[in-house]
Amino acid sequence: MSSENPETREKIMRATWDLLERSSGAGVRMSDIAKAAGISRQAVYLHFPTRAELLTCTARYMDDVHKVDEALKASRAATGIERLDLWIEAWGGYIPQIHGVGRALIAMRDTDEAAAAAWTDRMQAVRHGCEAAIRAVEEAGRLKPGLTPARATDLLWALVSVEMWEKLRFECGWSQADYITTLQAMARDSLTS
Amino acid sequence: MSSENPETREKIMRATWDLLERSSGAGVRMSDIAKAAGISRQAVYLHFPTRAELLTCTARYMDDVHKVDEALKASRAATGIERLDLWIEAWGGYIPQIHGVGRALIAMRDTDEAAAAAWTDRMQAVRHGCEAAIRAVEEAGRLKPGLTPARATDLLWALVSVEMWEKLRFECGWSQADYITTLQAMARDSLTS
DNA sequence: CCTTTGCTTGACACCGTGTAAAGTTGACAT
DNA sequence: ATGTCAACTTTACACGGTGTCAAGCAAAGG
Repeated sequence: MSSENPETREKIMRATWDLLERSSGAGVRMSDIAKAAGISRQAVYLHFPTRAELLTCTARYMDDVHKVDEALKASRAATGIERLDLWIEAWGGYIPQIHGVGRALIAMRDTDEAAAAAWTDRMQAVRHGCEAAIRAVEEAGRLKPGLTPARATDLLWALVSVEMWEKLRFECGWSQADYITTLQAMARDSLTS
Repeated sequence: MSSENPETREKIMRATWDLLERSSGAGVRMSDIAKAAGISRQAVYLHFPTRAELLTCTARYMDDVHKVDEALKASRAATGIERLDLWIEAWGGYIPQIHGVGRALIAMRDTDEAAAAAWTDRMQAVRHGCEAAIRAVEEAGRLKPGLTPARATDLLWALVSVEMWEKLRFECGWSQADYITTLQAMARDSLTS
């Protein structure tokens, strides 16, 4: 497994990315990915032992390509309520990009232990972002009375979840811009004073 | 198909309900349900042509048993912000009961058209409840400035979604009581003035 | 006693994931 | 030119879950 062509590996992840994006994460089989990558189905298994592994590697690959760390840097520099706004804007702006892969991982959670772990792990990272944003609000003395930082973090985290984004974006038909501004307002109203 | 024993039919739905509740909606197969109902797997198919059909019938059956209409009556009688509170309490209190079946239907959405339609339909009913609650707030002149009724309905609907409940209840470890009171507060803060 | 009803039994098709093994192709080494 | 190795292909198959099909069987009711 340590001797495959890295270019092929990347081709596979590109194809996975592509297909999942187009299909919003549903109905993409290993054979579809193989076909899109221009290789045999088995070759995919030479590079990725399972579907879950392929999805998580693709997710990491996307993080690299998108340079997530840099994208989130702006929010980290801010303080107080502004930091909350910027965090929602940054993460909320990233959701559409990872949505396909995320959806696929979410769908696998019930049946696949590894997929569940991978997604939980990623969402834990998002939670840390929420935690930091809430801390900034608290340090500015603007955390809503009656809310503990932990509880506020929970709420913010649930608010900016992929599931919520899907609902508002697709089922309610909101634009991405609407999503961002409305969620910012909601977070401000319900988490800060 | 019109000639089966209605008692068996009910036994199947009871078993489905039971298993889905216990497993939180994941990993329940047709054969498990049959075994739990004390009949053969094929007999299940004599009563319900597909898994999706079984799930939706079970959901309806649960509504009947729980007398949902009556449970939601209290909220319908109220006005203004109180109605919003009561609606969240009523629906939020019902989520735990239908959670298992809901989760199973949600999981099938990606692959099964019928399951998707059934769940969408049920959620549409919830949406009407949200719409009515928002209208009550608006009629009391307490709808948050800058928010249209439609947008407020979208937000409330997303807020009281099963997915949100799952996240807060299980992933964040909230109690049911915490869920209700915190969501009421959040709705009040972000949707009303 | 014979039919109908409601269920059982057992076999099988289909689909998607994952495994296994033998075959092909091209690069590079001697 | 020959041999070897790495990367990939081809073919076949196991497995689990849903759904189908057909034959059988037991009990109730004319």
